[in-house]
Amino acid sequence: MNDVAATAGVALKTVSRVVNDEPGVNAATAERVRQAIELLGYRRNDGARVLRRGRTASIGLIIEDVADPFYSGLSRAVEDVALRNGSLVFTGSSGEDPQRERALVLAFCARRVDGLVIVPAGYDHGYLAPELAAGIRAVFADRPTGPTPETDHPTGPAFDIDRPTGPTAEADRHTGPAVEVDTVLCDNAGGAATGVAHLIAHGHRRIAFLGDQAAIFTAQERLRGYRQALEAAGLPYDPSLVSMGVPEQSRVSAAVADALALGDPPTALFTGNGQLTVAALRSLPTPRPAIVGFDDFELADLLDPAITVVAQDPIGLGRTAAELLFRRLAGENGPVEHIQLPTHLIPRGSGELPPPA
Amino acid sequence: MNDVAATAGVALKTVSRVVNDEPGVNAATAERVRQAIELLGYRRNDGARVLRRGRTASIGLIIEDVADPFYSGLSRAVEDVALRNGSLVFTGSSGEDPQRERALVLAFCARRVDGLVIVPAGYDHGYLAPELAAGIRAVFADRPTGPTPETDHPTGPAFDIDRPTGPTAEADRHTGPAVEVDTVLCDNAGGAATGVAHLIAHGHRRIAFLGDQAAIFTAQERLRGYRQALEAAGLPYDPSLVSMGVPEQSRVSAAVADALALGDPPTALFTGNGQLTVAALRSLPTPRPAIVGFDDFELADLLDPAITVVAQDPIGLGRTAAELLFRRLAGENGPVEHIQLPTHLIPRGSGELPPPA
DNA sequence: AGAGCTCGTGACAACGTTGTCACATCGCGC
DNA sequence: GCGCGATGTGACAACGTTGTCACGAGCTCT
Repeated sequence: MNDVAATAGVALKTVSRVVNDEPGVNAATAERVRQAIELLGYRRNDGARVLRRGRTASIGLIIEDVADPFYSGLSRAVEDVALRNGSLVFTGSSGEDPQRERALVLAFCARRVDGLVIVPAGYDHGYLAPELAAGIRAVFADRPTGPTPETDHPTGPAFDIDRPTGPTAEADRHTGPAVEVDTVLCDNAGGAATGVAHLIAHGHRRIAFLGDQAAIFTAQERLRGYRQALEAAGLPYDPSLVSMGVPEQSRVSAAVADALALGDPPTALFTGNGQLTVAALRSLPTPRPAIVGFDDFELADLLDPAITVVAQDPIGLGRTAAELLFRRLAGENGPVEHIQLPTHLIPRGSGELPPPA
Repeated sequence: MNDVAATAGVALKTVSRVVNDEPGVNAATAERVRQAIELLGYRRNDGARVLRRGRTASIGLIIEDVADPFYSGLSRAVEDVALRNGSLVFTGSSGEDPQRERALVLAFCARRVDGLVIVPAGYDHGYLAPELAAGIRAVFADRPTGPTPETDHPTGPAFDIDRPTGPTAEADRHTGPAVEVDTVLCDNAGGAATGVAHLIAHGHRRIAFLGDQAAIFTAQERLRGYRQALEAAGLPYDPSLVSMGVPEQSRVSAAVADALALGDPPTALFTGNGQLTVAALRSLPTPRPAIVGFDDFELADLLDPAITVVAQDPIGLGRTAAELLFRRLAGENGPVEHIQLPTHLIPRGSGELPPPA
C-alpha cells in the first residue's frame, strides 16, 4: 500500500480510502490511485485489516468428518450461509476425538474467528469458557454439550458398550465450568421412536437395536427413543437385542450374527445411523428381515426392497445453526436457544415387511 | 500480551518468548509469566503474529461441492495433510461457477493463505498470475487449467452439448496470461477406455456414453477414452449414442430414453461419473442392461447386480495435491509437475452381463 | 584484574492496515 | 474583506505480535 501511495503521489490514507470505497476522494485522484494499484498488482492484506478492525469475517466449523455425507451436507449449508454473510469458513474434522476438537477450536480462536459452529465430539467444553468470555460466539449442532450422560444403568445394553478409553477419554474428564451455548439438534429420540413404532405397527415384537458408541449423545437419544416405543406398545425391553459400538463392518457383522443366533431371534432391526444401516445390510442374510434405519442415504431407494428410513435434515441443521450464529454476531443477545428439528419417516418397503409367519 | 507483561512484571518480549517456547528465559520468570497468562486467560493473537512473520500457516481449498462424496474425500485428505503440516484449511465450494471460484480464491489470497489447492471450475486462471507472482503457491487437483478445450469437432456428440452460458461463461473468457502450475489428475481417458474395453470384451458392440457437461475437462477426457476404446476394437463412433450434460435426473432420464428408443439401441451403457451412474440406474428399465460407471460409490456392491465401476482415488488425489503443495511451501523449486494417478476397474457384475441374445 | 563470553532481559521498530484529527483550499454569503 | 462550512488530503497513532539489537550481571580464562 505504501508503494501504491508513492506511485500515485498521494498519502497512505488516501489509498486506503480508495481501496475501501470510502467517500471524500476526488474522482481524478481515485483514478490515479486505481491505476497505481493495477500497475503494481496490489491486494489489500486482510490480515492487517483484521488486526486493526477487530472483526475477522471468518467462522470456524468443526465436524466429525467432512467425508461423511451427513456432515458434508451440513458443511455445505454452513458455508452457504457464511458466504451470504460475507464470511469465510475454516473447516476442521475432529474424528470423534475430543482432543483434536479442542486443538482445532483453540487454533480457530487464536485466529480470532468471529464465531464457531461445532459438532462436539466430547462432553466437556469448559475449555471454551475463556473464549466465550473473550467474545467468540459458538453454536453447537447435532449434539449438545454437558455432563457425560449416564450410560451404565442396570438395564442398559448387555454387550459392546465401548466408551472411549485411553488418553482420549482421559482428556474428556470434566475440567472446567459447564458452558451455556446455543444448540441445534434433531429430534433423535422422537425419530427413533417413530421408526420403531412403525416396525411394531407392522407386527414385529422382537426388534433388535444397533447403535453407535454409547458415549455419543445421538446414540443415547436414539436408544431412548427405541425404549420409549417399546414401552408405549407394552413390549418388554430385552438388552440382549441391543448392541452399541463403533460403526465398523466387522463389529456390526458380529453383532448381527449374535442377535440372529439368539434362541428367540429378532424379526426386525432398527439401525441407529446411516453407516450402521449400510453395514447391517451387508451383514444380513437374504431375504433380509425387516429393517428401518436412522438417516436417509443415497440409493436407499434403489435397493430391493428399498430401505425405509427416518430421515434427518443435515442441510437444515447446518443452515439453522449458521443462521443462529450470524444472528448472534449481528448483536442479537436473547437467552440461550435450544432448537430441535423434526425428522421424517420415509416408508420404502424394508420397514413394511411382516415378520415371518 | 501487554497486560500479561504488566501482571508478571516483565517486558513484552519476555512474554512473547514464553508463549513461543523460545530458549533463554529463566525458569522462574517463565513460571511467573505462565501464571499471569493463566490468570488473565490470555491467548496469542495469531492474526498479529501472521502480520509480523509473513507465513499464515493456512491454506485454501476450493472444490466443486463439499457435499459431493468425491470431493469430501478429497477434502478430508487435504485437511489431514494440512494438519500434519501445522496448517489450517479455509474451504470453499465453487459449484462449478468460475466467478464464485475466482471470488473465493481472491478472498483466500487477501487473507494471505500460504497456498491453494484448487479444483478449477473454469479454464481461465489468468487472475491467479498476480497472486502467484506475490508468492502464493497453488496446486490444481482433478482438473487442469488451460485454454478452453475444443468441443465442437464435426464428429462430436449429437445433442445436449450445454456449455455454460450467460454471465458465467462470459466471465470465463480468456483475459489474462496462461498460468503454469502443478497439477494432479486422474487418468480419466485411460480409465474410461478400460471400462469401455471391458464392455466390449463381454460382447457389446453398441455402447452408449453418458457424460457430464462438455465444458468440464474430466468429461472431455472420459469421452476421449470412450472413443479410444471403440477405435482400438475397430468399432464405429456413433454420435447418437453419446449424451453430454448436467447430471440431473430429468436430463439423464431423457437421455437414456432417447438412446433406448433408437432403431439400433445400445446393449450397454458407460456413465461418466458417480452422479450420472446413479441417475442412470434410476432411469433404466429392469432387468438392467450392462453398465459400467466411472467413480466408485457406496452401496455399488449392494445393488443387484452389483455395479462394475472404474474407481478413482479421491483421497489419493487430495493427499498427493496437498503434499505437493507443502513440498513447494517448504521451498522445493523444481519444474512444474503434472502428476497422473491410476484408476482401477472393479468388476462386480453389471459390467459382465452379456448383450441380449 | 581485565578481556571476553554467556545468559537473561528489555527497548524499540516494524508488519500493513484504519480511525482520528488536523490542515489547506475553495466557494459562499454577509 | 472576513468568517464559515464543505471538501479533499495527509500525519500519526494504534492494532498485537516478533526480530534486532543492546545492555548488565555473572562467569571463565589468561
